Amino acid sequence: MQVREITTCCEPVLAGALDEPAANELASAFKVLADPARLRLLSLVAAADPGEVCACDLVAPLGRSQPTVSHHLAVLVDAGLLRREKRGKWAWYSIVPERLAVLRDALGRT
Amino acid sequence: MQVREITTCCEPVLAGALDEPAANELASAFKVLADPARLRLLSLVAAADPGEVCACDLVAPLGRSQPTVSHHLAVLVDAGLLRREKRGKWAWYSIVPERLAVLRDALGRT
DNA sequence: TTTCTCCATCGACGGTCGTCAATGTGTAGC
DNA sequence: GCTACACATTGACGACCGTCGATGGAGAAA
Repeated sequence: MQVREITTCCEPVLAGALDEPAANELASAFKVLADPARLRLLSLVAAADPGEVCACDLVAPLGRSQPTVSHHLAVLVDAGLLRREKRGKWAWYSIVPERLAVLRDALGRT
Repeated sequence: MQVREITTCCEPVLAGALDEPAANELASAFKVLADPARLRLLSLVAAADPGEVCACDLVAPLGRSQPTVSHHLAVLVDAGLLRREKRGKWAWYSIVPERLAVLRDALGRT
């Protein structure tokens, strides 16, 4: 997977017919959201007190193994939805709200 | 799959931690959008002249076999994103914009 | 250096999904 | 009746993905 430029991604679904490349890109973006574990991770990070969470505080609430949580966090970071900052031996994650906004706009303006 | 009630579905991702049932439901909804063929079908129906399209006009633009197109249309109808009306031997599809709006709101209000 | 902790990566397994050819169902017209 | 057409359904194959245990690597403290 590649980290994509936020500004270039994702024409609205309802405005004109999507060509194949645009559809592939949008589908890849939604695929990241099409998993319960990743959605819960997103909401956990978003609900964090100072806007960031240590990965060590995400394994237990998710009820999955540590490698699985690490895998999903990597997918979210790669998709541009989360930002990772390593401090010492801990990894801290924070939300990238602009990226979610792009996907929201792709579902129509209204 | 089940057709779900539009009004009940999908709390915002960014507002508080999602519990497992809510995350499963939201993920199922996004999974429908996580496919290029379905996104292109959505955009083709949305861009239709009188607001509806005959299925016979969707096979060629998609470049997939007729059973595959029929399958994806069924998934979209089942998810509540499209409405199907059968007239004679033709099936006409139209957009259900409220359903897309629900998913958009799940990504945050702004 | 050694040990412990936190996290990422690897390899493998099982399930899910997109795709197609073949077939089934239903309608229209002859 | 029969034929032709539009669409749905079935069954099967291949690929992708979520999950785990095991392992690796980097940092902190002794």
